[in-house]
Amino acid sequence: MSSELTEPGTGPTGAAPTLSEVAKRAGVSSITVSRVVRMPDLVAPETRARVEQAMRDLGYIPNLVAGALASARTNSVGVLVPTIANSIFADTVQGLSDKLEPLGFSVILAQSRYDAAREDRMLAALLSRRPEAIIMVGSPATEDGSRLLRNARIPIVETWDLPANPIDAVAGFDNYKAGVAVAKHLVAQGRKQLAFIGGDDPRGTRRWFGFRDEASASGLAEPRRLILDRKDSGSVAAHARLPGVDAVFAANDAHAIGFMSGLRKAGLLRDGPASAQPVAVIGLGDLEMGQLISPTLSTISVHGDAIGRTAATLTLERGGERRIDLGFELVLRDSG
Amino acid sequence: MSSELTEPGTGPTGAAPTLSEVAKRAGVSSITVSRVVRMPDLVAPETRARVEQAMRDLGYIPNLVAGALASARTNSVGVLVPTIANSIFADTVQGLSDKLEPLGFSVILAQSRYDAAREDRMLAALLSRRPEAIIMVGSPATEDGSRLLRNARIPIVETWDLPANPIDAVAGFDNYKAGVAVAKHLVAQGRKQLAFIGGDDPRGTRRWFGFRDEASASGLAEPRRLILDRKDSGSVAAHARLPGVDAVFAANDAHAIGFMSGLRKAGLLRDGPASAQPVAVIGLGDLEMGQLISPTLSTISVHGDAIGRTAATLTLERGGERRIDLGFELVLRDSG
DNA sequence: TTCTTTCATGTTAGCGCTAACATTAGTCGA
DNA sequence: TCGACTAATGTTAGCGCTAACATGAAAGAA
Repeated sequence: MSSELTEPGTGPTGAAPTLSEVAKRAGVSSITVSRVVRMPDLVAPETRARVEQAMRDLGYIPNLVAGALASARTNSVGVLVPTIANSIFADTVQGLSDKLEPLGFSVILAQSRYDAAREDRMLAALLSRRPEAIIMVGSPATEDGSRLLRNARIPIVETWDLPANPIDAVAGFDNYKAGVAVAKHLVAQGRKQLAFIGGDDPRGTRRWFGFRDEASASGLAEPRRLILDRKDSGSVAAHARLPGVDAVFAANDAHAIGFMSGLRKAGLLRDGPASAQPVAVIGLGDLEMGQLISPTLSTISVHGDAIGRTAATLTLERGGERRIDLGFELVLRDSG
Repeated sequence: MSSELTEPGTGPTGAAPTLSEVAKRAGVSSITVSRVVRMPDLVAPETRARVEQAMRDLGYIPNLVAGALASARTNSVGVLVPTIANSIFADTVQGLSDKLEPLGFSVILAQSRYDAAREDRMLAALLSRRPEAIIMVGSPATEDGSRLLRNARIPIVETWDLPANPIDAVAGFDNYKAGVAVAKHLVAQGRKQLAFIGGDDPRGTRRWFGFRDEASASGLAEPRRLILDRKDSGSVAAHARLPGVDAVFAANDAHAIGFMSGLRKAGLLRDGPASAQPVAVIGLGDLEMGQLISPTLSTISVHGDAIGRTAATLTLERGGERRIDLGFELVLRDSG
């Protein structure tokens, strides 16, 4: 034996080296190599050193695919989000990764693009990789998807909402109450003509219901609801379609900022405090950006990363409380 | 004692059903079931129907872990990004997923958090899952990481930059030239005191070099460089640390908008066109938000999703051009 | 008819690893 | 002194699936 690099059968020559090749080189059985990788304390120091040297010599990288099949543990978690680009769900993915990766779990990421059929497909695709848990934003859109998850017999965490009949665990907040809180605030501010802009996904719709119900309960006319296409920063033009409105709840901050941009063009934005705004605007999400624009954006603050970290925890512990309400906070700044 | 396994037609009783259980129920051999799953055309229609019924009855979900071990194909791609939250890399992940998921590939996501040691660990973790390719933002920070990838013998795509000696394939743009373009523009506008704000990651640094070199070549004093912590929207306070500066290039739009927010507080922001701005600001990334604020943000536009889709393509095709420059575009609006 | 081809299905032998159970020395208390 | 234990390592038998080859029946081709 000579140098550490590029030996026959080593380096970038042929196929990746296997456990038993390392074992042969170190003069031990393969199970010993396996132990060095997974439970080094069980191996005598000298043997361990020999094996570690052999692994280095060969550039051995354990094959977790084989390990997973043999041990029935994949050390992976499936994550399903509607979309990751330009969305607050990225915070949730970040949060759960930060918790899971140091523990040796890998994140398998899939996107549904708010499409029920694709969601079902991605769910099946995820399950076929035998993850040890699934974390998803919201709940399955179809009964099929729901059954798939129920039958999977692994922890399932639904996030960003508090479904009445969760499959297993939940980490989210009450979207209905968020809508109520915004309406309450706007009513207290003396606003009369409310409107809601946002998508028609389940969570947005729940916000709308809370918003509408509270407005009606306060004796106001039923608010208008403008359903925007995702990625429709056409929220810029939304104002034109909402004549007479003096307060708007946008289902997310991006829409809120887009709407404010439309207001600015119409000369309906002041640099002063909320009371000076002809049209109050409240967002949801508390993007950092909201504090940087003028007027600063009032919003429902939600901790996307905390949702992710909590979901990760629920994934790891089977016992304990399985329904965690992380709440939200109405953060009042200058826009409304 | 007796059969502890899933009763025919029963719900989720025991362990997940296997290929051979489906085969038994359909009265065929397991390879036939395997064919129904993977190459249905090779199976006679009646047999296929019988097998499909059995799969439905048992709620069979193929085990891709076992399949991957047997076929030496995992149908997965490892993706390494510095961070996914609140970043334009999410666009890239979205782009590559959109291309890869319909083809049956899963995305295994890992984050380095701009930490070289963590990057190496995540690279090893990814490789141990035997992905069929790796797509990463930037290049490995260490020689170890680089060697790991070189020895992996799978397509490696480095993105968001155009490294001189790529490991394999590249999909990105020239960060140096982006800095040059911004400096050129500011000089042409008659700006004299330039400054650069941003992080000190490799790509940001390359932008800085281009910016600095071009400014010097134009006879200006060497620009100031302010290195900000990530997530430091302290860019708001950056202006105080840059007295006398009349033009700023921010390494990303978020910093640019934060900086503008600081300018606003200092009364140095006008609603008029670039020529009216006491301090010009140019960002990079072209976040949608940049068009919504006032003044609208001038920026270097980069197509993060196109980078992702291109990287996915490079992953699938081994032949052809392996170095794709997706370029950038200086988009001039009102901020500078 | 007899040979060849095609189609549909089956048999066999692993993929690279680990669980579960040996096995072999060495240690130790009474 | 001896069984009882511990520490270190090994043996065996798969995990659930697929590649590669084998088989048998039906349908032409000659």
